[in-house]
Amino acid sequence: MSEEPSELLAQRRAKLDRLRADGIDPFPHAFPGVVASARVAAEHEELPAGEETDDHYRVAGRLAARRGQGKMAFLDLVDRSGRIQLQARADVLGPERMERLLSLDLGDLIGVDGVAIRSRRGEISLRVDDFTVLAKSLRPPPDKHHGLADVETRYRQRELDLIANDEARDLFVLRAKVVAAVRRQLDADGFVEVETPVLQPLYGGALARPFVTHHNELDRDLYLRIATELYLKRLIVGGLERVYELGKDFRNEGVSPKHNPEFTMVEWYEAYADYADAAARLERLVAGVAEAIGYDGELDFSPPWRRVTLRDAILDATGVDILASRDRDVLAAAIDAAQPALGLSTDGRTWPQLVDDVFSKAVEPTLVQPTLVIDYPVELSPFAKRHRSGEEGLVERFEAFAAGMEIANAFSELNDPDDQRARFEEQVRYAAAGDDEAQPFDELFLTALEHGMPPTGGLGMGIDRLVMIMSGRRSIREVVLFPAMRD
RNA sequence: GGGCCGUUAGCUCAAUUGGCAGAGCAGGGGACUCUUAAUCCCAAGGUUGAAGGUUCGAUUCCUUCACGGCCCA
Repeated sequence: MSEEPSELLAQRRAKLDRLRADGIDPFPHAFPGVVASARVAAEHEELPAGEETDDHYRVAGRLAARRGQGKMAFLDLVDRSGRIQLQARADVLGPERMERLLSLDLGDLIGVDGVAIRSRRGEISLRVDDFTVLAKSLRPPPDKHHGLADVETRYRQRELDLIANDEARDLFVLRAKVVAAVRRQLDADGFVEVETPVLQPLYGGALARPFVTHHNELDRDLYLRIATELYLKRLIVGGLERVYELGKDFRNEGVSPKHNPEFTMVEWYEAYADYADAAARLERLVAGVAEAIGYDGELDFSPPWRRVTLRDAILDATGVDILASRDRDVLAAAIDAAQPALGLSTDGRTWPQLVDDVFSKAVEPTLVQPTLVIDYPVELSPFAKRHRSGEEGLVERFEAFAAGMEIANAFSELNDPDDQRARFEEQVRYAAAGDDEAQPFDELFLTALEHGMPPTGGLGMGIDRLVMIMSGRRSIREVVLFPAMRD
């Protein structure tokens, strides 16, 4: 951003110098007593056009537009709550301060003392009695009317997006409300919020490739966590009974409209519960979030959500019965025969990968309304407990989908340490066969399980995707303030 | 990794078959006491993403690269 138009910059610099020459601090330290500009309108809904009041307000924000240059002018001030029109009158301010106010640049931050009026054309405004320069802007802001449209600039310089586009401000306020609503409900349900290591000697709890970093003093590599699962379950072993963590996970994979290498996840674990309890809690939680933010879109989050087994979902969509094809080659042949139109390449894919492929391609995009897909094959689920039905090779697990996207993943948590050891050993075999997303063997976690973990229901939910769904955005980059970009 | 599309003034966008690179807003000068994409007059603003190539002449055609978007794997 160094090659700016020197003329535009020089003019703003000149105005900065002029302020200083006139003894005005262009960067004062504070401006106490500011109220949200939206309050002015909210408190004068009944004020007739053309009327003035004696109601004084102090507001502050960024100068966004200016109309008129003579003895009366109108300016727009933008703060977080919205936009308010300022009326500047030479007979109120005097010629000198009038000239100074009108010579400010769009983008300058100012504070204003004024009284509420409604203009003759009917807009609630503040008549400026006094104003203060709060920070001089030395660069031109985006277009006052078109805003900032360039996607790349919006992501790389989010501050400009927030300055220019009020939808961007609204979106990230909405995101904060989503996060707060999640915390509020889990807190109310008796969960303890905890913080576990981001830097981990061994990563785990999901099937993904990690970022690796290095601790100089300890002279050892550490991994950025891909999930919080294993640490949280050790806290369940420790007797905290209901725990959750909401924070960033990191996965070393490609970026896409649905993937950012760092993303926000909430995971919770509840002792003496199972995956059905997790499902009920998820339904209530998401419905509560939707209510808290005033969601009024196409999706119906009210419980209970539709439930379908993974087997039936795939069977209905493709005619392939994955549980009748537990052999890798048999399943590959069934997929090739049943769905040439899918264009799936089955070469070199393992059985669990094939199941995942066919589901992702044929089923997932169709899951628009909130849906719980239940009862997964054990091969896909190294931390889920075997199904109580006794059905061979099934675990108690569900994934939640909405808007064609996975938003949550939950199990009846595996607490039999011997079974868990066998699952780790299976993952090691997958890794040896070339699966670089396989789960590494975690002896310390096994030791914790050997001390005894109560039956536990656990769930992880992607916060970014939840915000996408709640806001109707189709790209994760829209809901992450500073998404990952190439240099 | 592959395919397609895009990159022009600070911002939003034009530019005919390959023929002097334009407008609005913003910025500068001026007029204006109810405007709200204010209006009016004047002047200014460009390494057309980068590097090569074809051509008398390239924003336009070709090649490579960078960044972004969408789709696919």
